[in-house]
Amino acid sequence: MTDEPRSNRRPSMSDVARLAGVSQTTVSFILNDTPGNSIPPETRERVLAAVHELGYRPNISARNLRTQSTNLIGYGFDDPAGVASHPVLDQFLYSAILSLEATGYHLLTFVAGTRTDTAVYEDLYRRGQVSGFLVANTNDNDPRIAYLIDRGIPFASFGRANDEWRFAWVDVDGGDGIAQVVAHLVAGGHKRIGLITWPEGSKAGSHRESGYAAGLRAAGIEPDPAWLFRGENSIQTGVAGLSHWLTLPAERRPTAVACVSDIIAVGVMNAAAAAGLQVGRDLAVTGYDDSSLAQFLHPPLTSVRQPIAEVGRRLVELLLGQIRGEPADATGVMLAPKLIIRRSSQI
Amino acid sequence: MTDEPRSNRRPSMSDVARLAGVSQTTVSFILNDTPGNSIPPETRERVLAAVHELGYRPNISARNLRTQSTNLIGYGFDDPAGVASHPVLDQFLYSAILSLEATGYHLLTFVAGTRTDTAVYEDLYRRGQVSGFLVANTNDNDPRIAYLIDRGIPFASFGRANDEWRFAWVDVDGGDGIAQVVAHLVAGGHKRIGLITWPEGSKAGSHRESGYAAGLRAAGIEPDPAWLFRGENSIQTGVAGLSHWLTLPAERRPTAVACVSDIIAVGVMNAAAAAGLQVGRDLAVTGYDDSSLAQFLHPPLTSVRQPIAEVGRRLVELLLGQIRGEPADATGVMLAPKLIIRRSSQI
DNA sequence: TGGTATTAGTAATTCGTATTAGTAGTGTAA
DNA sequence: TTACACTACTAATACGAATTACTAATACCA
Repeated sequence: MTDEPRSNRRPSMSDVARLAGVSQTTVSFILNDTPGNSIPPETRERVLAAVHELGYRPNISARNLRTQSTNLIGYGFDDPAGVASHPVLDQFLYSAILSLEATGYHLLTFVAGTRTDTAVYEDLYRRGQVSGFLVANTNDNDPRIAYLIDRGIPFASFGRANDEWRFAWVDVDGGDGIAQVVAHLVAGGHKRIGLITWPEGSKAGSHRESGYAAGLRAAGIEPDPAWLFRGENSIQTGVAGLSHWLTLPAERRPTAVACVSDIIAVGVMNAAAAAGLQVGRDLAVTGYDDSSLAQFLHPPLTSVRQPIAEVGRRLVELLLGQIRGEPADATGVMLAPKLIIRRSSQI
Repeated sequence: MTDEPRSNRRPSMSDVARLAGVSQTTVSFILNDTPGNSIPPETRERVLAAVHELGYRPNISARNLRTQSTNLIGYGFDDPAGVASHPVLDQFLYSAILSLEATGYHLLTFVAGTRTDTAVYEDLYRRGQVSGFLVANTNDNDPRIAYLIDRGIPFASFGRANDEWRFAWVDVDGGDGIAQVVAHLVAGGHKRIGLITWPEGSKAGSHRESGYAAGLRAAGIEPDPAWLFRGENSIQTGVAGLSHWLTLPAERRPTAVACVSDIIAVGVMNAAAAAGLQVGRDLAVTGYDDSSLAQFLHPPLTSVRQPIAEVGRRLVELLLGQIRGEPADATGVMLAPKLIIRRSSQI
C-alpha cells in the first residue's frame, strides 16, 4: 500500500520497478528478454540502471516456484574413508560442475548412504529440490539406476549398468584401454601378463577384464586364470597381488603386470622394489587413470588416460536434454581412452 | 474453483487437504506441529493417511520463499587437476555433508574459479540460493574470508586466515602436530631433522613450520635454514627435497625428514629407495594426514592424524548457529591432532 | 474519417507454503 | 442466563517472479 521500498531486505523486482517508474511486469519482461513485447531502449536503460543501483538479483526460490523448475542437479557422494581417494571422481565432479554452471545449474552433493537406499533420491526429487541426478561408480544391476528408470526421473550415469536397460550413460571404453595395454606389453615381448582387478560385480572391472582377455587372444595367447588377481582399490592390493605371484616358480610368473588403477600399480611397484626387482627392467607395470602421481613415480608409470573432462560435459548435455524434454535418441556415449607410455613398462 | 485435484502434477498441500476433508491450513499445522493449535488425534490421522496415500512431499521452493530461508550451504571447489588429490578435503566434505543433512540442510558444491573471484559467493547469497558458506584451504589474508566478513554473510572456515580478523573457524593444531613429530624423532636420537613444506603464504604451512622450529628448540636444537625445503603438494616435491639433501656431505645431511603431507612423504620414500637408503633404518620419514595409503606403504608411514570428522561437525555447528542468529561468542575452535607411529620413523 | 495495427506498457493471477486473524460451536462458572 | 474460555477448525494474505489478459495512445491504411 505504501510506495516506500521496504528497507533492510534484499531488493525485489517491485523495488526496481518503483525506482525506475515502471511496473514489475515491465522489469520482468526486460530482464528475461521475454519475446513478443516492445520495450523502447530508454525504458530498458532506465530499468537496467535501477537494477544496477539496487544490486538487484532475482530470487531463486520465487523463480523456481513460479516456473516449476529447479536449477539444481543432485550427485550422491560415497564415504571416502577406507578406500583410497578417487582422483577420477574428483576430476569428473569438477568438470560436471563447470558444465552445469555454464548453463545456470548448480550441483547439490548429498550422501548416498548405502548403495541400495534410494530414499534420498526420491525425497530430493519429489520435494522439487533437484531436477535430476548424476550417477557415478555404477555396478551391475545398480539399484539406483533401476529405481531412477522406474520412476522416470531424469538422470545420466558415468558408467553402464545392465545391457538390457536403456538410459543415458557416458563411459570410457575400459575394455579397449586394457586391450591397448596388453598390445603394448605383447609388443614389448611379454607373454605372461598378469591383471590385478577389482572384486567381481564391478561393471568397470568386468569390462576391463574382457579387454584383457581379448587383447591376449588377439596376440594368440590363451589367458591363464592364475594371472588374475582381485582386491579392493588400494595400494595393499597391488602389494598382495605381486607378492602372490612371486611365490610362483619363475617360469610361470607374469613378467608384466597390468593394474586397473594407478593406486594398485603403486603397490605393485612398492612390492617389486622390496623384492629387489627393478620396475621397467625386471618387471613391467602399468596403471590406469593417469592420475597426477603417475608421472612422478620412480620410474614414471605407464597408464591409461580417460577423457574425464569430456565425460562430465557429455553427461551434463544428456541430462539437461532430458530435463528440457528433448527425446533421447542416442542413449549411450562411448569414449576412447589413450595409452600413455612411460618407463615402467619398457624392457 | 473446481474441487478436482489437478492431475499429472505433484500433489500439493491443497490436494492433501481435499482428500482429508480439511483446509490447507490444518494440513500445514499438522505437518509442522505448529504450536498453539489444537488438533484432535482423529483429524491428525486422517490427514497423515492422506499424505501417505498421495505420497505428498512439501515443495522446497515454496517453503523457502515463504520462510525467506534456504536449506542450502555453499562450498567452493578447487580445480583438482595438477595438484594431487586431497584426501583430507574429501573426508572433510563427507563429514560436513553428513552433519548438514542431519539438520535438513544440503550442500551446494560450486567451482570457486580463481581464489580472488568472490563474485560467485555474492551471487549465490544474494539470489537467496544459499544461507551461508563453508570455506576450506585458507590462505593468509584470504580474500574470500575478507569478503564474507565484510558483507556479513554467514560462513565458517576450516583453517585460520589472519590473526586480526574475528570469524568462525575450526582448525587442527598443525604446530602441535609437527612438534609431536619432532619430539618423537628427537627421542629416537635424531639431531638433524629436515622439513619439507609448502610454498610460503600457506597458512597451514606456516603453522607447521612454527611447530617444527619450536619442537627443535624445545630439544635444545637450533633450526638450520638448510633443513627446510619447499614445494607444491606432490610426490615430486618429496623426491626433489630428499635428492637435494643427498647432495650435502653426510655429516650435514638430515637423518630424519618430516613432511607436511603423506603424498610428499611418498616422494621421499621413493627417492630414498632409489638412492639405496632403507627407510626406517638409514633414514626416518614422517608424513601428515594419516591418509589411507600411509599404513600400506613399505615400510608403513608414521603420520599425524587429524580429527577430520569432528572438524566437519564443529564447522557445521558454528555455521548453523550464525544462520539461526545466535551470538557467536567462541569464534575459533582448535582441535588436537594425534601422532600415529609406524615403522618409517623407527631407527 | 473510421477502422485496424502497433507500441508501450499495466493489472491481475499463479506457483505452494506458512502464518495471522478470525469464527462457529461447545462447555462452564457466576 | 449470560459471559467467557476453549476447541477445532477456516479464510485470507504474503513471500517474489513469470505470465496472461488486458488498455491507452499513437500510427497507418483505405
